Amino acid sequence: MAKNQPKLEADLADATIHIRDHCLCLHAQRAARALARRFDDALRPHGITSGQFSLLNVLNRREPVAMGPVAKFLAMDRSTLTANLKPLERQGLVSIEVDPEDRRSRKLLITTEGRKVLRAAVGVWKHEHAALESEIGVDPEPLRAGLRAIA
Amino acid sequence: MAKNQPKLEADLADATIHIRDHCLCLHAQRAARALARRFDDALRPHGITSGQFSLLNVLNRREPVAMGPVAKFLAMDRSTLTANLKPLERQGLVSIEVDPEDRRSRKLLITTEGRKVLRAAVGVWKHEHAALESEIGVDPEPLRAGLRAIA
DNA sequence: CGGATATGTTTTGATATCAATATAATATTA
DNA sequence: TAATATTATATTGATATCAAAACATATCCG
Repeated sequence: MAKNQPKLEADLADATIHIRDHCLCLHAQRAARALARRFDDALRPHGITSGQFSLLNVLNRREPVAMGPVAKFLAMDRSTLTANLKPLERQGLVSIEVDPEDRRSRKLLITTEGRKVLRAAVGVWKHEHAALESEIGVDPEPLRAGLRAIA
Repeated sequence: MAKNQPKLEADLADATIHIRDHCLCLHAQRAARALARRFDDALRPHGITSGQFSLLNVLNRREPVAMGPVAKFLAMDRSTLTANLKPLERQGLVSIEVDPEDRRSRKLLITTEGRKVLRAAVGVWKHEHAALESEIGVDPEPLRAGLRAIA
């Protein structure tokens, strides 16, 4: 009985080492944090974060979009999208309007000012993303494919 | 002059479509969110989140570790680690002690109770991670390699 | 020894994230 | 048409995330 505990501990130690090395959830969180920090830094001069850049980018369409599809595309909870829109609306980069066709729904639009910020930020993205791809030293395509398969 | 604006708009539209499809930061955030939700769900019966699981897992060592190396391993800001330890400490799963060798430093330790929760959670992880790898339908190795190269 | 510098952690304030719940409006159906 | 169900978003409360600044302790060097 008392002899059993050390064996369980050793098994657990083996498992945790395996998990540290192989857990895709852990590896994805680490990469996501590192990339967010990197692009946050690069975009800081333009007053937006990496997440806000992605959101502005998605909203840059001819026709306004509702929240549901945007949240789904970003693989994000709808309530998170609600929260994320607030600073952008406050800065005047997006506008949120009740859909007259269905008054439960909101139409999301990038503003002229938002497009101006986005245009400048795209320049930063191009530079930074090219640097990233060259730095990682692996073919980015299978990586993108894997990430797409997960989300 | 007036003719210039439509061209800029069209160029921006092309760029934003390219970014939606290719941005590794965006793809990583989406995958990270989807995986966190999935493992949060699976681990909920054990009272911990996916991030807390990863942290407990890292702390499951014979010798206590300082915060710096843990934050670095998790690719996370030190202040984020400080915040993440609080709920775990409150639940009695980890303990934080001043390092007598260097009183600026803290030693992090998983408790017996923490190890008990971890042991149960590892079972969930094995089941869920195997399901994930079979679902994504791509070789997980290049994906892991890419994520490792980023973080 | 003692001031300047470096290192390790915490605090603060802003944004991000989710689940659960609430609110509002549309759609269905009895 | 009225009650019920469904859909779309917002609110609340907890955790997560980071940068900047504050704090505490240690080290360096004059």
